[in-house]
Amino acid sequence: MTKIGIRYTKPRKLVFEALAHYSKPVSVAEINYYLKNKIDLSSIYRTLELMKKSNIAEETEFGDGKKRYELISEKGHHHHLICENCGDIEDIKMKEDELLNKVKTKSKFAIKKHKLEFFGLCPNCQ
Amino acid sequence: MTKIGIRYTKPRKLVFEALAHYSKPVSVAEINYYLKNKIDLSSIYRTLELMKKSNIAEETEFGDGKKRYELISEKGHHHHLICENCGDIEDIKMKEDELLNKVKTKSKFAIKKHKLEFFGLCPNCQ
DNA sequence: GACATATTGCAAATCATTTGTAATAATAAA
DNA sequence: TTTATTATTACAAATGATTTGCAATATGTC
Repeated sequence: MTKIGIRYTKPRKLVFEALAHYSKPVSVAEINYYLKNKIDLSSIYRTLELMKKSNIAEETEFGDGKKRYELISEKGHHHHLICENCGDIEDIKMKEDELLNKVKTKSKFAIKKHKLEFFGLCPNCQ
Repeated sequence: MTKIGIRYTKPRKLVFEALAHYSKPVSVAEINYYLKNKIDLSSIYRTLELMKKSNIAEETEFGDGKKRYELISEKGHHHHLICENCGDIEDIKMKEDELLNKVKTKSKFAIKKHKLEFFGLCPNCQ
């Protein structure tokens, strides 16, 4: 009897490498560009789906119709500041216990996660 | 010489009516369902684009690949709590001066807007 | 190395959204 | 009210992101 788990394959190595290289939320197109078509787009999508489910990567959307992914790294939980002009991204860390507690008090939802993004112009684009 | 501005047309009346009816962020598909194909999808898209630019409607994304729109009504600025199971949406209002001020202090970005969404399970789905 | 099966690449399908264009409808001017 | 002007529509087709089916391939186990 043969039982096998999740395999460490070329696409998985490469997608991880790409995410590590950028260390910010990137689109599938960006990953593909970085990997120069070494693997198929569908493999990138499938790998990201897997990484999401395994809590290796996190998915975000900034409102331009493409999902972005970044490694859940030593950075820990954080939010983003996105430049509406050049797309530059800055990380933001903040203490948000109060924020969460307020919402938990006001609502009867069982909160699992939250997303907070700021949009504006970076120093260069102002 | 003839100069005309923005016209008050059937699609615009209907899309406004649909948004008012739901009074929560809805997808284009939902608007179209409500309007029973009385107007073309492309008109819905174009109307929403216009309403967005005119600050009549606001666009949000909850991460499922479709944009959602809601009227910028007397509700004022608020955030959302989304049930990951049934999709139910609850509004949240909160004082966020502190939140914003902290970010503005830490960063050199000129912040224009922000989005904050909470995800979890509503009372019925827990 | 051989087997069992997880995973890939490829092609095609799907879904949301955008766009070009001729026909239509809304409004200003006559 | 009628006409002239042009913003806007419906329709069809295009685009872009993502998903899916499947035969071929690669990985890990024995």
